[in-house]
Order: sequence, then structure tokens, then C-alpha cells
Amino acid sequence: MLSKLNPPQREAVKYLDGPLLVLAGAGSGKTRVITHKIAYLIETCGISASNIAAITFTNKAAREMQERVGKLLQGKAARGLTVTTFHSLGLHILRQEAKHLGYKPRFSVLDASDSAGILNDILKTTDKKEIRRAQSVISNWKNAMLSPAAAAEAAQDETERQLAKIYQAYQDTLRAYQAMDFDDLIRLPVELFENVPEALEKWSNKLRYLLIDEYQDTNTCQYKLVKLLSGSRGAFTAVGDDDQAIYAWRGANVENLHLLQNDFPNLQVIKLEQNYRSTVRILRAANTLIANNPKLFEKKLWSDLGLGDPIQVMAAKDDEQEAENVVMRLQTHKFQNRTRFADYAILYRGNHQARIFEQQLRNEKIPYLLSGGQSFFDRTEIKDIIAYLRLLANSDDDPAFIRAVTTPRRGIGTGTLEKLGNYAAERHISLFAAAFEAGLEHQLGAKQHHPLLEFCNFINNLTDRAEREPCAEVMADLLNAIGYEAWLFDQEEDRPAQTKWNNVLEFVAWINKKGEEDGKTVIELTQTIALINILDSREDQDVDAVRLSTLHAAKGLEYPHVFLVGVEEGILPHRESVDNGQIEEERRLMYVGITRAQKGLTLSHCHKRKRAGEWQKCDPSRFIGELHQEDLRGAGRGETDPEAQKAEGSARLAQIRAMLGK
DNA sequence: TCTTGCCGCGTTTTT
DNA sequence: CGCGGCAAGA
Repeated sequence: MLSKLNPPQREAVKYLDGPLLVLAGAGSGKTRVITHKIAYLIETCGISASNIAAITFTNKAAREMQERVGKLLQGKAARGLTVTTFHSLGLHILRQEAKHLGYKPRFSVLDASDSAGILNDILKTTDKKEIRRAQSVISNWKNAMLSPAAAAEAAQDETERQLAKIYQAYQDTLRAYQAMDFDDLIRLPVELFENVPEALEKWSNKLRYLLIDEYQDTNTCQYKLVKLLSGSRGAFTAVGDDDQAIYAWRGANVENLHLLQNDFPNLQVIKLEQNYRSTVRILRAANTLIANNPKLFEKKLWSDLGLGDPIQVMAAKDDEQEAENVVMRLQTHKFQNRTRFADYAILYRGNHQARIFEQQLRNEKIPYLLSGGQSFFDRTEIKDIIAYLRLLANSDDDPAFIRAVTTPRRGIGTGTLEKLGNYAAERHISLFAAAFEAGLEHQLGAKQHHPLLEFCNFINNLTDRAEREPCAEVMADLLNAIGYEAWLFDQEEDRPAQTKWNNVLEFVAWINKKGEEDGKTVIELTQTIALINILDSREDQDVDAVRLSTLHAAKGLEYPHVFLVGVEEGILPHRESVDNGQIEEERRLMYVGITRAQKGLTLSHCHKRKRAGEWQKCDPSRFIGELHQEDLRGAGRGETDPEAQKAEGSARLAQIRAMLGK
């Protein structure tokens, strides 16, 4: 098993004398180290799989890792192994320990838009900017383990004091709803472990060896969680690359790499510097670029995969032409090299950039897969259904109640809800509980009260059934009873309604399948839904389609040919980041993009693009100028003008098509 | 109480 | 240009 590893990789796998930090450059086989180490721990060291936890940042990465370990061990002995994200691990712990924190085990998990809604109520404003600001300030406080009281105390000025108050109100509301947000999933386990020694004892005994992937992206909370769990034993391997730290805005702290050295003086550091992914030219571009950033740890990546092709730079006159050119070039390249569509990825800074490429790919009848972007569970139709499930699991979940009771419309409007809300608020009970109180009937009158009571009885009945009966039956009855399909087609044009209904059906099929496989009720499944992205679990890996992805979502992945698009000032680096002096993080983002490529890399930019209906002038990114100019070909070095490039491109494509008889 | 149409506004990145 | 929020009619 160890024979497939190079010397530092092998050393990293075998080192078990204490805490270990593996500084693994892009493409240097860090996942390989983690998976082999898990196998090594189980097979050679006789550690039970159920005592090992590997922590990744995305569900997708977790799933892939699970699969790879499974293959390595040929299925046996991998049973009971924990491979999760920080958030899923936190959720898992909290479901079992909720009572210590004053939560019921069936608490709800809110996503970003739910918590925006709560802030909306607290701030009594609809100003999105303001809500977002409050959201990010609160999130930062949480990630720094600051309580509302501590935040108030540390407040420097009136605005901060105000925000601390809002934070307090926000937390109170969450508690009233028996709900947690994403940050709580990590913050609360830390709080639990700091205050309840038995709980810490239990979990650190269970998770005896930790492996943490993408360590450079951990925030303070996550770091504390690792430290608490591994305790004085320091039984962990952290794998990271400071050059790929791209989540500072989420509270990630590259300094954690240093902290590790302070907190664990016996920390062993191993560097992986051989890259097995990219050609020399691609790697040289990456190295040259990142050399402009200050270094935390010195390392030099190298490759023996040959010099490779020059890096193409494309310029287009506008964003539409950029998409045309990129897609054209992609097709040409595919015809000439007999590659698969799945060998190509188009990477960009922001989700909105995907649209124009989607259009172009559809025009050309090229299959594509969109990763990242809006999660399946964020779609209104899915959130509508999930609101019902959340309410079944947790009747204190007022936001779920409001959404469910009003979708589809059933004669309950703002008037009724306002009275119900006041009644519930006075008595400090949930909306659902208030609906059953006798006192409410007098305030509402039969006309308003009747449909409300009918709804709540329906939910009560369904909850009873959901606790025992199989998912499929409960889901079928739910959809039937609320008449969702008819309502969708009533609301919208046929086409969008059909798409939405198909999504609902896919969601239900997914739930039913999971329920049957794991023998779980729909209530149990609802407990984990907030963190799962159904798109990750859809079996897409083998589909022959071009991949479209944000740079963030592409981290950890690799593609033979990469088109990095919109490489312009204002986009990459993003203007906000430039204004906030976060150019280094943008450079790392570009670095991540470049190092996704195995054989081919194309950088594309355009001179003007349509933004919010207005034309905006664009300059090529400074990052292009920071590369080794000898490794570049094409525009940007002043050799080709966009029009000529386009004409040449389409002529060549036409020629190839004719040749192939298309 | 619910639906329709109109207006105004805004685009980082994700668990 | 496309979405979401709000104000007026059924």
C-alpha cells in the first residue's frame, strides 16, 4: 500500500508520534496522503475505523474521500469511519447533546436566507445591504467565539453597540425557534466541550484520531474544536496549503497554521512539493504569480510532467464574444484532440458569470454541468416543501410555520397571521402552539380561525404518521393534501411550472430513496437536510459534459483543460477586494484556478461587458501581467486583435466540421 | 385575502 | 437584463 507513495508522502502516512502538519502544494497528492493514512491506521495499526474522523470542507470532498478509502480497503473495515465536514460533524454532535445546551434534539437548522429573514424582522428594514452587513458582523463574532454580551462589552462605538444588541435579539429569536444557524453548528459544540467535561470526554474518546483537510481554511471555532477533541494527545494530521487560502471572508484564518506550531511545540511539519497534476508551464505560471504574495512557509512546487503547451490568452470585444470564443475554442480543441467534454472546465469568479456561458453552450448543443451556484435546496419550490418537513420535526420553527401555512395559499393572510403572532408573542409560545389556544378563537373569529385550525390539525396528524410510517407514504400524502402541483401550474406558465414540479419530484424521490436505504423516517432525514446538497450526491461524475464552476467551488478538483474566464480588473481581482486591500486573497484565488489545470490553460478577458444593462469598460487583470510572459500566447501580448481571432477561430471550426461531415 | 403588474434596484466567494 | 418588493384591483 505504501509503495505507491513518494518518500515525504510515506513519511506523512507513517508519522504517528504526535501532531502532524502536512504542507501540501496544489496537486501534490494530499488527498492521497489522507486516504492512505486512514487505511494505514486501520490495517497496519489496528485502529478501529469508528475511532477515526476525517474532516473536509465540502460534502463533495467528503463523499469522494469515503469512496477512495473504500476502494483502498476493498470495502472491508471501512465501516464506522467518519468522513464529514466540520458542519456535519457539529450537527451530529449537537443532535445527541442538545439537552446540555437547552435545545431539543429536533432543533431546526437555518440557512443564510432564513437568518436574513430573522434579521429582517429585527432590523425592521428591507435594505439588503444593511442585512448583509449585520449578517456578516454577527457571523464574524460567532466565528471568533464572542457571545452577544462579550460583543457589547467590546463595542467601540455606537454602531457596534447597536449591532451587538441586534446580535442578542437574533440569538434570542433563534433559541425561541429552537433553531441554529450554520455558525452555531461549530460554535455550540465548542461551547459544549468547554463547559461539559463529560461530553468532551465522550467525544474525544470516540474520535481518537483526526485528519483535517484544507486546514488553511479553518476559522477560530473550527480550530478550537480540533484542539478540544484531540486534547493533550495531539492525535491529528492537518493537511493544508497557505497559498490556497481563499475563505478569509468566512472567518478562515491562515494564521491557524502558525498557531498550530505555538500550541503544539512538538508539531512535526512535512512538505509535499512534487506536483503530479500539471505541466511545467502551468506550474511555472502558478509559482510566478504566487511569488508576489508574502510567504508564510517556504515551498517550491515542481513537476516532471514535461514543459507542456503555452498558456493561451484570449481577448474578446465584449462578454458575449468572450463566451462565443471560449466555446468555439473548446469545440475546436475537442475535435482536434478527440477528448471528451468532461475534460474541460470553465471557471469564473462569480456565479452570475455562468449564465452567458450556459447560453452559448446550449446554442452549440454542448452538454454541461453547473456546480456551485444555487444549491438545489435553495430553490423556492424545494424550500416550500422543506418548510413542511421542518415544521413536522420542530413545531417551534416559526419561519417554517409561516412559509408552510401560506404556501400554497389557503385563506390565511396577513391579518390572521398578525393576530396569531401577537397572541404567541405575548405568551412566549410558538405560532403553532398558539393556534390551539382557546383564547385565540375570540380574537380571530370563526372565519379566520377555522382554516388555521384545520391546517394545524393536518400538521399534527402528519407528524404522528411521519414518526412511524415510511417516507414515501408520508411524502405522497403531504403533496396530495396541499395540492402543490396544481398550485404550481396555477401560478406560473407551463414550462417553468413543469421544471419546478420536476424538481419537487426529484427531491421527493431522493428523500424516499434515502429513507428506504437508511431505514429512516422523514423526520430523521429532515435533521440533516440543511447541510446536504442533493446536486453533490447526484451521480454526475461519469457524465460527459463540460464543467462550469466558480473558482471557490473548483478547489480540490482538477481538469485536463481549464478556461479561466473574466480575468479582468474588477472581477479577478474583484473590485470589492481591491478596495478592501485583499488583493492577496484574490491572487490565491487565481492561483487555485491555474493549478486546477493538468495540460491546457486558457485565460480569457474582454474589453467591455454588460452589467445591469449598462456597458462597462474592462481592463485585463494585473495577474496576467504578473505571469512569465514567455509562457503566454495570444492576445494580451498585443499580437492579435479580438476580431481577427474570432474570424480565424470560426473559420477553423467550420473547416473541422466540414471534415467531420457535420 | 389573493393575484397581477409595475417599478426600482443591483451583482463575490459558501457551509 | 432579471429579479424581488410593493401597490392597486378581483
